[in-house]
Amino acid sequence: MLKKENRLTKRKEFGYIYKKGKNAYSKFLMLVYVPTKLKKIRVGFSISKKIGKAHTRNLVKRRLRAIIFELIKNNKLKTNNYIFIANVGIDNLSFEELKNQVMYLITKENLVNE
RNA sequence: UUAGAUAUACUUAUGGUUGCGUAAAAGAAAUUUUAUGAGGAAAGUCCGAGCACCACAGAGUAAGAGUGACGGCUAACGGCCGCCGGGAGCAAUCCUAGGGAAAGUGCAACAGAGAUAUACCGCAUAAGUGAAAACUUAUGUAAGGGUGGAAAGGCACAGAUAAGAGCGUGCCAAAAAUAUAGGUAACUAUGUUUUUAUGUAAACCCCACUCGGUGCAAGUUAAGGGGCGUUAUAAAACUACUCGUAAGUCCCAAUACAACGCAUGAGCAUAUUGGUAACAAUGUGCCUAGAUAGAUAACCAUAUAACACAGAACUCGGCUUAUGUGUAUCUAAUUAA
RNA sequence: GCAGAUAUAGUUUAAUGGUAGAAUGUGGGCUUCCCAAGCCUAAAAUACGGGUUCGAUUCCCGUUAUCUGCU
Repeated sequence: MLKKENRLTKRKEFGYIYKKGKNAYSKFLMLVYVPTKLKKIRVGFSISKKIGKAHTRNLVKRRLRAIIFELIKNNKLKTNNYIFIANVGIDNLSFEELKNQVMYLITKENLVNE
């Protein structure tokens, strides 16, 4: 799982990234990212009430975090600020399908460390 | 066996790899170690409390809102337990906002002669017209007809009568009063007397009882402190000192998207006693989430029904709704012995 | 988290407890050489589940969905 220093917490930071960031889309996910001066990767997740009740939203968030954690651990992500935004229908995906969605977005934008 | 009713229990455990929140300890620090970490509904926010602020000397009335058989339980309740009445079901059992319609007002479509009193057809008498059949008018009549959710208690009988009717008699039903018996009480059973009054109060209303308002996004803590010494200046004043304001500079403490509120409580577990029960009393033991883009995960193995519904956000007591599996007891029907 | 409002044809909206009404859209027909406009006509709804009442869109209770406000 992600530690606190790898998470985006403040509302200002989210607003900054939404304004300045580049966007990438897949069917169930949207990625916004922006380069940082810090040497840490920081990630935020936005999952709205449209997706489901509290329980399902938590489940989606946890799975996304687990995926991102593995990537960070293996040093595969470039150091940027990321926000992942979930679309309707994401609650029906399994863990593997979610992982494919994330990898598709990252490879599309050339954010993978060689 | 099938269909149904009620009550109740659990709703994960162990191990491996990689990880998260909180607390404590160690360390100069990075960090490490240990402990601990969502529910039966955490949900809906429908009731009731604590707690905080606002209003108020204190209390009451009006308005408004809610509740409504009786007895008990509870901190309190619109909740729970017991019991009574009413309703549903073959039954087990379940449901029940269950005071007042004889204080007043409103409403009751369509149908029907007539809707809270009524004479359309019918029955009878009298008068008139007519050769007669019959018709018209007046009076009496609720037995018969059809309508409706409801037609003024119901059924039977004979008599009285011009024709008829609770007008009378017998049986039955309901309401009120009263007596006896049972029950703490609501009420029940039986007898006597009187009465037969449409329904609707989840329409207005009357009676009794309860309620000040807002919700932790409540609310509390502040927008600096100190030193240096230079310059300028409103006002005042004869002038000066002093004080204040603005600018400069240094140090400290912060920076609200923060901290507190915020986790020992009408607490949990267990045993005994009292009570039909809800529940209460006493003894013993325990301390058990506290986040703020918001912690329980990812991948596996074994057992298992645990693969369902579903994530604490100030805290409790209920109610309602969603949902997986098991157990016990009871009822009805069918089949077999 | 707390507080509040609403739900009626595909869409926008009416209806005092008594046969759910309009507009617009949709389908069919007429008109036209064809289309549009116009005329005629048909289908189509009280969010869901209970209760009160002779009778409920309306009154009461619960559920669901949508919307709004409060750092």
